[in-house]
Amino acid sequence: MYLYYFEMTLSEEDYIKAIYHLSQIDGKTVATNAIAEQMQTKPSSVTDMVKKLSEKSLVKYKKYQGVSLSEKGRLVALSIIRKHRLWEVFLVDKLNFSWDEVHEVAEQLEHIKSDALIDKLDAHLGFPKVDPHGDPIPNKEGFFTKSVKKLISELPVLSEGVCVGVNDSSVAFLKFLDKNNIALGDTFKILDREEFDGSVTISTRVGPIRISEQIASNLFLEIVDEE
Amino acid sequence: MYLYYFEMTLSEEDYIKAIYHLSQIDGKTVATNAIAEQMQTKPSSVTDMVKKLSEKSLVKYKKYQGVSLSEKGRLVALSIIRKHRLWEVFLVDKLNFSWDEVHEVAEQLEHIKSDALIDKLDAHLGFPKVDPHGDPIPNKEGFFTKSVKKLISELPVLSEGVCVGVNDSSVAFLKFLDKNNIALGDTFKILDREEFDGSVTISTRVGPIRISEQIASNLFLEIVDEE
DNA sequence: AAATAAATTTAGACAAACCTAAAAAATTGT
DNA sequence: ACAATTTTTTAGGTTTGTCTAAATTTATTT
Repeated sequence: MYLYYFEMTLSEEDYIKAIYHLSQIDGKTVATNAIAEQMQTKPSSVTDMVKKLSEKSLVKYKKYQGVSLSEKGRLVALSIIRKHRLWEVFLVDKLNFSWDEVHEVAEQLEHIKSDALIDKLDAHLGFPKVDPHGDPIPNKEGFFTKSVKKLISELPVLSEGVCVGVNDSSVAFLKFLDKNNIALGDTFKILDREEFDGSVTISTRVGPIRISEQIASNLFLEIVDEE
Repeated sequence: MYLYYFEMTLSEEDYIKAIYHLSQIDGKTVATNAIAEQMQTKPSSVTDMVKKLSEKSLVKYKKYQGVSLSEKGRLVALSIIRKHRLWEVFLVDKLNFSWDEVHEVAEQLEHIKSDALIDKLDAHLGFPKVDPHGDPIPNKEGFFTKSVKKLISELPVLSEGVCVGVNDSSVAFLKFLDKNNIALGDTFKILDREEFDGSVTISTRVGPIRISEQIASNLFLEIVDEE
């Protein structure tokens, strides 16, 4: 991801990131109104900024036709996302934040400008491939392994993935997980599914265990498929 | 250091910090021109900002009479300095930056707003008392141990302190230090000084050694005196 | 104690990023 | 197809932090 050798304001970076995320939802161009909502601002402000980004060749824009990122803009977006997700790993792994507390702070840290910092942070964290929410971390060149986050109940037998989240964060559920040696970050393989009641056998650190359909539909696995 | 419950812009924080540092140099009020030079801006811009800070009760200001920080402003300054220095420790201790590379990045990181972040960073670093340059880190309440950085050649016998810097960073000198088991971060005590040639005996990890006046005048110790 | 020099402030402007209100283009419903 | 609705853009204004140039105050010299 070739570092962008031109100055970008905080606001410009936020717009680029918003446009990237919105264009992931459905591949088409992104609507002015959609950006305005995402950015908590007014459509007229979006038009102003989009013109500016267009002049810098970061987006492709034709009046009334919506916006999309240029290749340059896409790389900028991925570089910001890389920083955001690396900082999230840092906050969770090193500073003991829980994975649902880190977003806001990472939103600030992602704007820190220093390539050396990000390289060293990446190394310090052991070159992680996904953030604490299971989202993939682009590498320096902007490549990342596509991955999908799915409930165990939705996955076929023999799928394998890292446990990255829960649907139900009640104390009772979390206690159940703890008792059964299931923790975020563990790798599980789906060994068998009982068609009768939807219960599933998965491998864990302490050997295979059987979980009910109810449990399986509350646990997210992160499935990485190399591209 | 009670977190300031009012919004501060990046620029306001930079001015407060600049005024703090300048008022450390000589205790009087700080001149507009001095701030302008420090901030790389024009005196007229300083006047504007100082008026704004005065309205927020962060500085005491009378036209043509210079500025000084209010107690509130002093606490804001110390909170920024605390953040700056903690990040510097992080960069050196955890990310293996060398102590002369960290300032710029820390200038950015010091503006990240999250009390939880700083508390956890402080804990993660083991509650350091000084930064990699030997400058003291204020605690949450804005207290810090006053400390002075002095050359070994300037210190009386029986002084004790942490080695925090060198005057001469030539390869030859750094090799000499390495060979003699002297490293940044080590604690030394001055055991004796030879009046004849100014050579000094200091305690090291591997026992007492004798160093010449030339060496003694190139090594900074950080002397902490509790207040 | 003037005259000169230096420091500081005021006045008026500008760019960035936002706003409101009105106009223009695109989309939708019948 | 065309009227109504929605989306988007334009026009003009605001705030923050900066600037230049001119005016004012303070400091220094002689």
